[in-house]
Amino acid sequence: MPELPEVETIKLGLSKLLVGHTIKDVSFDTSKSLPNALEEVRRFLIGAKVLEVKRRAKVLLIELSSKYSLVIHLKMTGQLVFIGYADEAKSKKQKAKSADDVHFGAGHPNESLIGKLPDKSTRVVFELEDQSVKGLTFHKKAWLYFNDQRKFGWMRLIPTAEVPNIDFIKKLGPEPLEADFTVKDFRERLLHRPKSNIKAVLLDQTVIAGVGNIYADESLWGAKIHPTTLVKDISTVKLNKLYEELQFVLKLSIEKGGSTDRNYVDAEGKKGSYMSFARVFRREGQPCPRCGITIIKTRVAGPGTHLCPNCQKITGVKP
DNA sequence: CACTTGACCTGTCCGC
DNA sequence: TGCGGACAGGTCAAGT
Repeated sequence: MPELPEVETIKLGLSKLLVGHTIKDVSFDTSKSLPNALEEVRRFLIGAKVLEVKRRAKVLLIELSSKYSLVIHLKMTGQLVFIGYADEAKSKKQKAKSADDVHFGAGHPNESLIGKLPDKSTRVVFELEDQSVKGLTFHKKAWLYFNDQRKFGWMRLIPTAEVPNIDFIKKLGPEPLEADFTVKDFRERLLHRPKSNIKAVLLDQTVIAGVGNIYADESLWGAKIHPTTLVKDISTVKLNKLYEELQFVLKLSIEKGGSTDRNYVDAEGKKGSYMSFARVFRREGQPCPRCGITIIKTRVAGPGTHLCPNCQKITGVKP
């Protein structure tokens, strides 16, 4: 499930790979995947050049020369995978492979498959061309796949100037890794919801943007806070610690290319390695790396929640 | 207001 | 081996 570090990793990848490409064509499985009118897609998507790739919370923003942006939420199982060829020779070599070898990260099948789906989870295929390299007798071709097994993800073509006014974007809280987001801001935002449990508040995108189940559990373990503790019952010292721990796990995960819990991959189709650094997430039954007591899994605010029952004690009042 | 539940989907895993 | 059900959890809407 792509959270802030996973979406950031994809953003970094697409910034290198995708920017500068022109979108030559697009195909999608159902209108649900790209619900804009076809007329709009033809005018503002096809023929447009990718200028920049940005991230806000768990949302990717691909800014186009048509002054439209592709706004993409990957939700639980979404992937954005870029496949490109460095030159024509390599392209020919790849084409020689049998169709059975075709899968993400292993090169694109061949042009004749464009418009068909290279994977049953593929919802949208972008056909790309890089015309920026002068003096070549051919243009570099590439493809961008939007895959989404569970179809919860979405993609919209929206005028770039309108993006900040999208309801979902407008309601988002601050970015936890922005330089101007201080520990004081963090405490104040959390304390807007004094009677809620801390895990639910961390997951609330209108309080802090970008945190999901993995990094909520990991940061609460780091700060030794039980996930059901009410925000008003957490001491300032512990809230300060939580701020540090949240930034620590988010930054560490970006460094490790994100967490591949199930099917997350980056823009090149590669898995992230944060899961091997995780202290509690998906480690129920294993010893806590701090005290050795067995980590348990329970349910808080909906999702599965992992914690150390020894390090993260339930407290009713501020210590 | 705080919280829970259900809906949206499909692939995987577990117990029988 | 097959089969039903639980589970994965981001977000929104509706209900308690």
